[in-house]
Formats: sequence, C-alpha cells, structure tokens
Amino acid sequence: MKGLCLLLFFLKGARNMKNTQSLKLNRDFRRAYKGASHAGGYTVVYARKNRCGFNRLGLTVSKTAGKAVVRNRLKRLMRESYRLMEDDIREGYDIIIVARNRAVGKTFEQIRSDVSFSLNKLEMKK
RNA sequence: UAAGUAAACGAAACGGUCGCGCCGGUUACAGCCGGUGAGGAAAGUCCGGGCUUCACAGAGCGUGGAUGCCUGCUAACGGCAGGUGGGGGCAACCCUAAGGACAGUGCAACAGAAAAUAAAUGCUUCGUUUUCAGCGGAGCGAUUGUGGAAACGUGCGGUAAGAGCGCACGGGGACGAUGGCGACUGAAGUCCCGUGUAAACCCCAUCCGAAGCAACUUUGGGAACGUUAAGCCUGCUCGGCGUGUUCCCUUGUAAGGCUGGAGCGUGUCGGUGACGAUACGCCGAGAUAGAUGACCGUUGUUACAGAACCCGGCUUAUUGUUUGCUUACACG
RNA sequence: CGGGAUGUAGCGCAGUUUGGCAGCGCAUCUGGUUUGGGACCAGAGGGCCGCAGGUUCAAAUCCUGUCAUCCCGA
Repeated sequence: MKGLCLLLFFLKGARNMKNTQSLKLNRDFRRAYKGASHAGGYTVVYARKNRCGFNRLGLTVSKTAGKAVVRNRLKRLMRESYRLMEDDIREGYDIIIVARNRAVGKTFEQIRSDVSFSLNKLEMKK
C-alpha cells in the first residue's frame, strides 16, 4: 500500500502542492469518514492517518449548495485555505474538507479561520 | 420630461506578492525561464450538421416521425433576410403552425322546435263535417325570445299564404383582364349563396437509415456457440455482405480520439438584405474528481453565470451604456 | 449523453383518454352532542389547475415554448 502510494506520488508529481496529493476514489473517502472529525461553522473536517507518508486532500461540496460556479468557488477557497497552512500540518493523513451549505457567499477569511480552527481541534497542527 | 418601441456596444483595466492546468526551452529531472489559459449565454439540450462505427450505407412500404404562404440565403435546418395575406396598437412597431372542410369519418355541452339526410309545432287553401275541433289531400319554407354559430342582411314589391320569386342598396364565394419570378392582386362582367372545427382523425406536398466521444481505434490468450445459422443498432418487405459472435483474463485506474476550423480580424467589391467573392494578416483553452484562486494599491461598483468531441441556430437567465423613432405634455 | 414521468385547496390524490359542473379524504372554521376534551353528527370557507402564448364559441384537458422536481440506463 505504501509503495503504491509513493509510486503514484512520483508518477503524477505533486499535483496540488509540494507535499500533498488529491484524494479521488470513493473508497478512500469512505475510509476517511471513519476517522476523527470536527464540525465548524462553515465546514466539516475529517482526518485519518494513512500509510503513504504524505497528505492527501479531499474536497466535498454538496450539489444542494448551488450551481457549478458556486461549488467551484467554495472548493477553491477551501483548497487555498489548506495551501496557506500546509507547512504547519502534520504529514501522513487523509484530510477531507466538506463545505456546509451556509458557507455560500462567505469571504475567504471566514472560510480560512474556520478550517484553521477545526484543524487545531483535531490536533493536526505541528 | 415621461411612457413606449427598435437596435448597437461592453461584460472591468493596470501593477505587485504567493499558487494552479497546458505548451516550448533548459536541466542536476528537485527545479528554473518564457508563452498561454472560460462565456454571451460556456446553461437548457429544443433543432440542424461535421466526425466515428454499424460490409457499401441499398431500395420500397408505412396505423412511424417532422415540416407546412412565396422568393432567396446557407453545408444544413424547424434558422435567417426580404416580401404576400391576416391580426393587434393612436403611432413607432409587433405577432402570425398561414395547404385542403364539394375524398371520407367524427364532434358541437347547456339552452333551443331544430346544431346538419332541415324532423316537429306551424301558415294558407281544398275536401269531409251543422259549426268548432279533428281527419285526409295540396302548396309553403323559418314564424317559435335560445345560442359562439340558425339557412345572405335591410327595405319595397309580390302572393291564397309565402319564399332571392323580383327590384334597390349592401355582404360573401367561384371564374376572371392587368401587374408580379412567385405568394398574391383582382378592373369589367358572368354564375352562385345551409355553419364551425383539420394545434380531432385524416388527405395532399416535401424531408428523414441508426446510434452516439461512456461513439470509436490500438494487444495477446482461453472457453462456448455457429457455417441450413447468428449478426448487420425503433416497425415490415425485398435485396445485399460473407466470417465471425458472445463471455472471461490481459494490454488497461492507459494512450489516441482532443482541437487549424463551414476559424478569426481588417479592407475592397456585389447584393434592399440574410449573405457571398477577394486581398492581407493571425493561431486565441484542451482538463480527466476536472485547471483562473488568495492578499493588496488606483479608477469603477458588477448581474447572470464555469469549456469536457467540435461547429451553425433557437430558447432561457441577467447587468450597464449609447443611439434612432413614436406618442403626450411644456418651452422656444 | 440518452430515455421516461409529475406539477390541481395547507397536505395526500382523482379528473386530462372522449374539451363544456373543479372534485375526494385528512386538516381549518361554525353549530350540535359532552360537566369539559376527544370521537361522532350537520354545515361552511378555501383554487390564476407550475408559468407564458396560441387553437376553439368554450381549455385543468388540445398545441407550442418555458420553469421546477423526481426516476431510470450507459
């Protein structure tokens, strides 16, 4: 498992950021939902240790949140929030950030502080 | 100034610090440098094509589907332009599925005598009968308040009673000179006058093979079925093809298809216009859980909204500015 | 990408085939019954038939466009 992850890591390169890959498969999401979680005002953060040695990030926005433009906007804000604090996060975890419907229309600073607070609660910061 | 109406243009710009997709270069394959990176609707998926596969994609039929005034434009269209007829609006202007009801079938609630072979009640007259009533014969054709629609309308004459039966005025239809490529127009004149509905079935004319980028292409092996058969992508028939078809594993959580095209810009010419021709210049996304974001500064206050094979339209959502025209009011 | 269905009273549904009265149940309101409430009985109100056009004398029903929701298949 670890070897497979590392192989994929080098084949595809650091797609998102230097130390993080994106989480894609449904079974990986299902496994991560069983880990620790914390629900903030605008987002819900799940984290579970993996065996890859690096982080994998999954983003979820419900179809009921809005149309394509709204959902893309939320995903970009969440990804940017993660990127800015990536260096402070411990490695070797699958992290999923789920947007709640009330997050629509909120500013970047609101989303970022919410994600940061949840990660602190989960003791993901170094 | 207000209301209305028609059209055009735009869809933030510049700079800085981080970050992402693709392409090119370099390289020690960490990285670095340069270039480029969502829309007018990318949307809905309502039409039309390209492209790919079905052997070539063939023919005919239809209780199949679509279209339906004319001429043109276009690769094509159910689109567009210009016209014709009809309708709405004081007007600018807008809307219009707009072939056929003497090919046939059906339907028209309620009311009304009657809703389509004009049946019934009636009117006039003759016979019968003492008279009325009734009965029988002949003639007549809308008197009877309804209804969306009632037998061309009104008036006069005429008659036993009546009737386009005749006349005057008016209405509608068919034929029709002329003009027009055509839809159509419709002089004079002749003939005629029992409805509506085909977005009811239908008739007529024209067109349509199917599936869709999860199409499709690329490897090797095994098993089963089959050669009189299966298959050939919505129905039926004919004709044709000539060896595969299905399943499993693998190549394969892959690569190609994937963007240079009925392309864009400017000028000239032709055309009322849609559009066409031509010269020069240009290359402007290509992802695969799906790339454009964050923080700032200046002008500005920004809505609807995110490509997924590609084009031409239609429809819907939505913001700002400008211009032409019409009507009303006021002033000159 | 392709296919199918549904929008009717506050809620759940008929009516659309064959055009003409918009109905049923629950809920709401009023009255009766009861010491009071529930149940029961009687009566009443409540509708732009998703929206916009059109055909027709007449449209929930037919036609066109459009919006929303849901369900399948690849």
